[in-house]
Amino acid sequence: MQDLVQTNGAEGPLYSRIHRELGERIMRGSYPVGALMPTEVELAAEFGTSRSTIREALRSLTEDGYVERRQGMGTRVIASEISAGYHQSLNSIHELQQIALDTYMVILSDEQVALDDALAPRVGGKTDEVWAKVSGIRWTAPGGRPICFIESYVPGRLAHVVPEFHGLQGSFFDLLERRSGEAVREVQQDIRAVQMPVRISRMLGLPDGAQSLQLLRRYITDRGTLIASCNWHPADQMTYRMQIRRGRGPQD
Amino acid sequence: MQDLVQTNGAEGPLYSRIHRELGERIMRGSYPVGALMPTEVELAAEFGTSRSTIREALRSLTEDGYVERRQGMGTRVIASEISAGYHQSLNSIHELQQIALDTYMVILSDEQVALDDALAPRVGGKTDEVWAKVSGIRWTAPGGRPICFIESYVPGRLAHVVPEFHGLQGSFFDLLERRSGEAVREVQQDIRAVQMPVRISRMLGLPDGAQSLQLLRRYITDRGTLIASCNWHPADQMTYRMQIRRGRGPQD
DNA sequence: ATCGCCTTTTGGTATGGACAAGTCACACTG
DNA sequence: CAGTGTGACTTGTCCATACCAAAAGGCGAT
Repeated sequence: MQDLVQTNGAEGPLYSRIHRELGERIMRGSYPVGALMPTEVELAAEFGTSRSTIREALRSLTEDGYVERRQGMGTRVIASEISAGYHQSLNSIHELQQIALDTYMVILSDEQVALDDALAPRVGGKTDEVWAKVSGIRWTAPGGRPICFIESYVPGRLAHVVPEFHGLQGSFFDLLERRSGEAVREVQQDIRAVQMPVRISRMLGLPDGAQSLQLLRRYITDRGTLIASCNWHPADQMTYRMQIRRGRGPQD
Repeated sequence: MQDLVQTNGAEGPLYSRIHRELGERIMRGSYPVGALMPTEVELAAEFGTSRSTIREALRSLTEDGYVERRQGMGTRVIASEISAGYHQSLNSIHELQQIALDTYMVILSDEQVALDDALAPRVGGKTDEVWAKVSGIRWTAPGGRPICFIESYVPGRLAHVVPEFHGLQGSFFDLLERRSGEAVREVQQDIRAVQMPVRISRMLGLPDGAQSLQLLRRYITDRGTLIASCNWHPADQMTYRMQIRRGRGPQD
């Protein structure tokens, strides 16, 4: 497979170059969605390599979500574009922005805090670093129903943007992305069932000890956390619904 | 290495048993967080196996988030309490299968029920239809810790497959997919914080009124629901973790 | 037609060896 | 002291081979 070395980037290990080549064939449609790929032995023969190397390449394709493998059956192509991996749940980062646009946030406080040992790993910082902390309540509309209580943490390098949060229409992370020039690579979200802290349940007009569904989101760029946001939703008013799709091709 | 075979579950491939054993050492603190694990060669010697097999086990530990590996440096322990039940990460259908493979399910009951008005929409059926209802508890391992209580509902057209659930290694939906020939198009998941029903909290050995994180999943094919599964996790033992990524191709 | 058995195909697991490529500690050199 | 190699060590990549286990397909008996 000298051709492979020439046409594709010659960089990287062999299994990685084969991984790229196979990924391109899938994207081009040479291996259509729904069809079986050549077997490991056939691919090993084609690329003039060992089965182990082919398996390593196929493993990468599996992790990408391109193919699905089953013993005795073969390797089936299940998606031809990786954007299908972007899909699940809140359907992409875009939907997060939409929630912010459709609702209304009132900021209650805005201060500087030093991270303690408990907070640091949750927001993605180090102990004793100073971050900006913004608290508030999100409403369905001005004068409407409260949706959740929010505490957001912004790292020191971006604290200068925080004053602009007041009166902002739209999402904080969107503003931070534009002001900082850092692009959000991924959002990590933790969902837990926790008792609502008393100070929060009172602010939302709920009884002490009310249960809540807590969402902790970290927006991550190449430079680390852009913003971490912790939302407490009253348990009886919140169901988090998400979908995981299996990529099927263009007709989806 | 006969000890491993005896003390741990003797089931599964060798690398998988070694994976479990090393995971337990990390949880017990035999390999403290921050320290380097023994090298691949040392482990291979200890377990009397080849380096490839050790590498496969270490790869699983990496995917679990227990360790971090770097060429030339070694394998470092970075977490000690991420067991399969505590953090669930769910970015693809494939990961759902993996959770089922890494854990262990005990079926407690198996009956036919008619759907009432409350249940029908939750499982994706119609009122008064007869479905099979399978209840059970998922464990980290035989004799390990309980992870969650499960109630699964299977539509009548697939009830004949239910007897095969007993003693099954792997996920129910995987089996149903194969037996029925219907492909899961998407999984819909609802996440809520609810009080655990008393009958369930008692079976898990928790006090009455314990809080839980409830996951309701529906596996949907072209012919409707393949299986609906409702999982109650003890609130203090469960964080649901997920990531929303910006897509990337195989070119990395 | 349906069931059960056998064979073939295919991915999964395991071995053992070889060399490449990072990382680190340490001695050496300017 | 600062920088530079050098060698030992560790994970990464790649190979050839062997056998196992699941799935599919063919075939014959019922």
